[in-house]
Parts: sequence; C-alpha cells; structure tokens
Amino acid sequence: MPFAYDYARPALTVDCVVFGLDEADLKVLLIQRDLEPFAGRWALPGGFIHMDETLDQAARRELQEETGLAKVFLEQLYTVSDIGRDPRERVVTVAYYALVRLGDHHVQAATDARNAAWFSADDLPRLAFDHDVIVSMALQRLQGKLRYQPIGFELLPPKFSLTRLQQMYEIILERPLDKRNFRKKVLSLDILEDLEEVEQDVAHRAARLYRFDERKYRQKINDGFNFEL
Amino acid sequence: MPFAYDYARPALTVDCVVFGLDEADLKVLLIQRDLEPFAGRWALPGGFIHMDETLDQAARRELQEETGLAKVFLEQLYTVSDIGRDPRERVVTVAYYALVRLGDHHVQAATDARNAAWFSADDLPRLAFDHDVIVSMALQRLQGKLRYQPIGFELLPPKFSLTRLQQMYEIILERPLDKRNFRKKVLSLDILEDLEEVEQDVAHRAARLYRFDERKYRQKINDGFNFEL
DNA sequence: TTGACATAGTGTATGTATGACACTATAAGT
DNA sequence: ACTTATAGTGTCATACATACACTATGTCAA
Repeated sequence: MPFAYDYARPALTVDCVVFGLDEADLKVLLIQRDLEPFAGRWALPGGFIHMDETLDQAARRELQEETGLAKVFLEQLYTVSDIGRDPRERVVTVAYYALVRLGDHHVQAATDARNAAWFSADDLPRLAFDHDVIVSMALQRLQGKLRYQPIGFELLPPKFSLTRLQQMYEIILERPLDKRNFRKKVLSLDILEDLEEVEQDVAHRAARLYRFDERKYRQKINDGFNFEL
Repeated sequence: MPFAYDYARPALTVDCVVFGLDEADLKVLLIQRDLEPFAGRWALPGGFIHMDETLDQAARRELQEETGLAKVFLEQLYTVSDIGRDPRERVVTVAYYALVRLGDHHVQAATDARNAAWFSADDLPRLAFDHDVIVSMALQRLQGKLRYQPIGFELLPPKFSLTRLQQMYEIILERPLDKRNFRKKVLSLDILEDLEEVEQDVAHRAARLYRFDERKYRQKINDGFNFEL
C-alpha cells in the first residue's frame, strides 16, 4: 500500500435508476434478485466498481451487463452511505439515473439469467435495500431538471409530434398542460426542427413530426438564453 | 468477509468546499498540505471516511477537525472518481459544499498545525489534486441553487439589511441587481421579518434590519409557492 | 359517398411579472 | 448648518403566462 492509511474501506457500488416512457406512463427498469439478502425482491441494476474504471464507466458497464442497454443518457444522482443499508457489510453506493428510448432497446434478461422488467414509476413493487429512496430522489431530480434542461428528448424517439412531446411533459411533471400554450411556448424556443413529415398509419388526421435540434440548442445556450418550460 | 466479493476497493474520502462571505467577496476555505504529494499546495479540507459514520458525518467531522467549524449548512455535491486523480492510489472522493457565517466562527488552524486560510473564490491559488474542478462545480451549484432556494441566508448574520442581502446576491451571481426591483421582489416574497431595528455605529442613515423567517418560508413552500429570485 | 370519429392545429384577450429609471430622506461628522 | 454617505421609495412600458373553444384533416364503416 503506497501511503500510510489504515482505515477499513467500505465497498463501493453503483446503482442505476433507468427511466423509460411508454404510451401512458413513466417506467423504471428493475432486476429481480436471485440471492440473499432480499432474494426475489426487485432492485436497481448495479454492481461493484472495478479499480480500472470511473464511476460513470462502471454504471454503463453494469447497465450493459444486466440489461443490455448501451449509449444511454446517464448522470450521477447522489451517493448514499447509511450504515445499515446493506445487512452484510458496509456498502457505499453512487446512484445514477438514466433515460432511454423504449422503442430502441429491447431490454434483455441479464446475462446471468436474472429477470429484468419495466414497472410504472408510480406503482413500484417493494424494493430491496434503500432502493425506494434512491428512486424517489431520481424522480425528483428528473422532474426538477426537466424544467430547465431539454433532457426529456432522451425519452422520445428522434421524430415526434408536439402532442407526444406534451404528453411526455405531462406524464413526468404529473400535471396537465394547456395545448395551445404549450405549443406556443415550445415553438418559440426555436430548438425544434419541423421535419415536414407526418405520422404514418394513424386512424385520424396525422400530426407533423419534429426533431430536437441539439446543435441549435447549444448555440442558443452559448448566447446566454435559458431554456425553461 | 460476509459475502462473496473479491474486487479491490478504492479508498473513499470526503472533501469540502467551504464558502464564506466577507464585505466584498465570496471566500473559500483552504488548508495547506504538509505532506507529499502536493506538499505546500493548498487543498480542500477533507479526509477518509470511517466505517461507523455516514458521508455527511464524515464531512462534518473532518470540517471540525481541520478547521474548527461546526453546525454549518452542508450538502453533498458530487462524487469524483477519475483514475489518476490521486497519484498514490485509487481514491474516490465525495465532494460536499458548506456555507458558513464568517463572523460566527473564527477559523482555527487545524489541530495538526496545518495552515488554514480564506481565499477569494475568483482568485484561488493552484490547488492540489483535482480540487480546482471540485471548486468550480461547487460554485456553479451555489449560483444555481441560490436562484430557487433561500440558501444565501446561511452566509449572512441573523440580522441583515436589505442592502447587505442584495450585495450577497450580487457577489455570488456576479452581476449587479437593481436596488428598487430587488427590494420590491424580495419583500413581496414575504419571508423576511422586519425587526423594527436599525444598524448601529454607521456614519450615515442607518438601515432597517431584517431576519429570514424560515418558519414562514416552509409554510409557503408547503402551500406550493416557489421562491425565485 | 357521406357521415361519424378521433386527433391536429390555431388566436385573442386579460392579468401578472419584469426591467428600466432618479430623486428625496436621514443620520453622523465636521 | 452643511457635507457626506447610504437608505428608501414609485411609475411606466414591455414581455410573459394563462385561460379559453372552434375549425381542419384524415380514416373508417355504413
């Protein structure tokens, strides 16, 4: 050991709250535990950090290993350290949250054959450890951040209608928004590209499709404008 | 070891960005290192977490030990984990930031006789490790949070004038505010108690003193109002 | 082919918040 | 009493937020 220090070290893990959006609900991805403690209970995907990777890398690796998800939006959330949170021994966990497009990725059962499934964020089963607390924090963060950063697009397919965009905000913020005001506001921000294209295979008037123009967004941010919905 | 797991463990430390406010500047508290690496360089107060304390507790303990500060506002900031950030071995650090009232506490040299001193946040010396990055993050967080949470009061004495309050916002946000608009806004929030008392020993018209009414603030928050400056 | 249905798309009017702006009031010190 | 230093105060114009209801367009089925 290269320097004088003899404290015992807590184990260090990363856990990930993965959000997805379906037609009507915000979903959270959970893994069913096969081992004690909490065998059979649902839990957040996660695992131990390796010595040759950063926490971000560890979170991505675990996500890939346990759910098959790759290249998703991922951000650090909070580090939890309560003494008894793992009954086996002292574990400190760095929590992350991720946003994924439900269509893009089929969530695969983990390589080690554990069960993975999506649950509605407002109707979760009992979770292992203090994972319920972590999920609440992630939800709060998502709701807060959505107002002043355009992260919601990470949950939508690249092409979307304004109605769908509005639904996304309504689902996450848990309140209805006025259609005309929403459209006025979001179009005035001038960060959407009108694709001059409409939905296909719908049994009613088809909606125009838009794309989030990240280039334009960054430009505007640099010029000191601030997004807010 | 109570469960099967054979990964090596990174060392876990907490570091703390302590902010204070003097007449004209936002200050950061630093400790001068006496050991290699970075001997002689200034660094954030911090140290190793113990097995019987949470990260919050560790941050408070280190702050107390190294600077004599106790009972300050303290909040977790971010966990940094880059591979080479400590040249000796793998160290993961949970960064905190704290807000203290400069008048209240005389900062003492650390118990172990290291040097502690306040530096202007916009004119810091070269720091050890990646502490400059951590300080930038803390500053950003402070600026961001100040807009929608009344944390700035943690930097002011219990009784303060509106001018002083305005200065605090100007110093932290790094831009001038209009005096009349500021007063209109802050008084309309109705979270300050007019103490019916004025400054003493000033060579000009004395300013009324106010107090932040946290009770009233919490009440309003519950009733779903949102602070914003 | 036409009518029913489902959703897309659109504008105005009113209230509320924001931002720019300059002078008078009061206390201490000489 | 006058100088100095800071406290304290109001109006107007503009931008932004909110409330609100009807017409347009496409599919499908009778």
